[in-house]
Amino acid sequence: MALDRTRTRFAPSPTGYMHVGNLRTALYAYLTARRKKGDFILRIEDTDQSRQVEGAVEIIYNTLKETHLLWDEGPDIGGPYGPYVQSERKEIYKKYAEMLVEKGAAYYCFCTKERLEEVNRIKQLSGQIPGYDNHCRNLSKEEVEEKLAAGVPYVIRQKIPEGGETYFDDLVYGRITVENSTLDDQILLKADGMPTYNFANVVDDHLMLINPVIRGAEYLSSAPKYNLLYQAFGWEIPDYVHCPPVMRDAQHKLSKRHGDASYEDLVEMGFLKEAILNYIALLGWSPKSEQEKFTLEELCEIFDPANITKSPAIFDMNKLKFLNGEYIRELSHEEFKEKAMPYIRKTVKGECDFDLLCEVLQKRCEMLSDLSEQVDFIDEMPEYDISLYTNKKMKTNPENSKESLEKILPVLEGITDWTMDNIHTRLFRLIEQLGVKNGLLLYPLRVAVSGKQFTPGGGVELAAIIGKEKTIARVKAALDKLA
RNA sequence: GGCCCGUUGGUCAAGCGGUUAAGACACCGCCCUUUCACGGCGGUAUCACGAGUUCGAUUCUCGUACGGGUCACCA
Repeated sequence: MALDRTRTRFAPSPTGYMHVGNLRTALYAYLTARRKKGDFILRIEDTDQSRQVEGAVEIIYNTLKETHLLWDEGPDIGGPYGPYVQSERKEIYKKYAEMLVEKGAAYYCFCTKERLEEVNRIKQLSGQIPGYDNHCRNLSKEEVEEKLAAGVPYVIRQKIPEGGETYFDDLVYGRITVENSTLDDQILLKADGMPTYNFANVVDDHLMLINPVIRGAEYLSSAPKYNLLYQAFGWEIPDYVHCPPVMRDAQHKLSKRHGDASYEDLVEMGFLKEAILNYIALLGWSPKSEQEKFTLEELCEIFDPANITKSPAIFDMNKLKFLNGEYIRELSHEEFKEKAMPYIRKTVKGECDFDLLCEVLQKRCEMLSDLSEQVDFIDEMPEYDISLYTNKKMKTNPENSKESLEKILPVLEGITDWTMDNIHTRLFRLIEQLGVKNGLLLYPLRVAVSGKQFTPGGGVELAAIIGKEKTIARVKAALDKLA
């Protein structure tokens, strides 16, 4: 069975939400397969029954579907190498573990957890490094038979060669060699009959013809043990691609437990899925060109796992925001309005010209969740200080602002067809008549109708958005305030 | 602590023995402008340290420092 076809898999453990790091690993695996017109497989690694989380598998399905990382084989759609849920493959692992025992590359171990803990306790006390003491490694065949017959609980452990060294080749890290003496006789099959991750992975990746094997760098140190397993079985060793971690800062990995945003959180904050995916593709990988903005399809064309970096990448919210802004500006007016309205509606309960509002908002929006605050002046005028009328660049102050507003008011009252064009025309006619700078007249209007220093549009736009009645009322209120 | 891995500006990064050490985000300045933003132009800022190899090291080797990973009947 030659591993000549590119078949990658994403093999998450259903323990909850989707980390950004996990999603990136899935993305890289997906892209690697697509680039080579290969297969992308979804496999659920649920061998730890105590860690199952309700609904976790659905989160995995939904996230991958939302981001269009669609799989060719998986638990829900089947495939020629199923089942794709490890708990349903229990018997397979048992068979292979026993095969390894027969080959002399593994052995039954009857040590109790209590004994193991005791051994480690003593080792630590005497300053030794913890690890199994190989107690059952050389049990005689008779002893083993006897205990098995007596129904003594057992695990099956990998028998690491006594001397020598083992190496493996990784596409991003190169060749890594370790002394066999530093390797532990790790457990392959647990007492409950389930395999450990380390064993199930090797068996499944082989049986499902996975190549290359793409996973997080945290598995780098166990990779030599996997190779020993492949060798013991006489199986072809796959190519490895280990991905560096995604960090919160120089010291810490990104983790939900420490309050870092998960994929769902980012979506909730108003980041577009395309922007999130585009951004994480760039965390730890870079294309040969200077292009930074990519569609999934484009990534499928050019992604090369050989260009993955070795060093960890710190997640940069600034850059994500920037990219998100780029994607938001590309949206059609309808698409933007649909996405923006839920956020706008958090603070604007009443009515206004939402189409115009969205038009001005789209140009200056980086995160949809910022929208709520940006439009919070629409329903009710916020409290503000008249010092807001002082603007050096506009050459305004409370006194001349009052004069401006006094001149603006009758003009606004005279507009019967309240459209942005009409407001614009009439106000600029006034500006021309008075022979003043735009800002001298328009800046006070902006403050008078918004009460804010920064707004999603100028005075004309804001007046058009909130409507004639509110505008007039607010200008009058401003005049009172300035009196 | 043992073993493994990593280290180019604040961040993501290109570079693969000879470069004015790309580009992007952020930041700063200017322009545009009825605010902010967008857009345009420009700017500040990087090879962790020490040896060695070499005519020449960001690039190769070895140390040191710092950081991470891993040493579970978790994945």
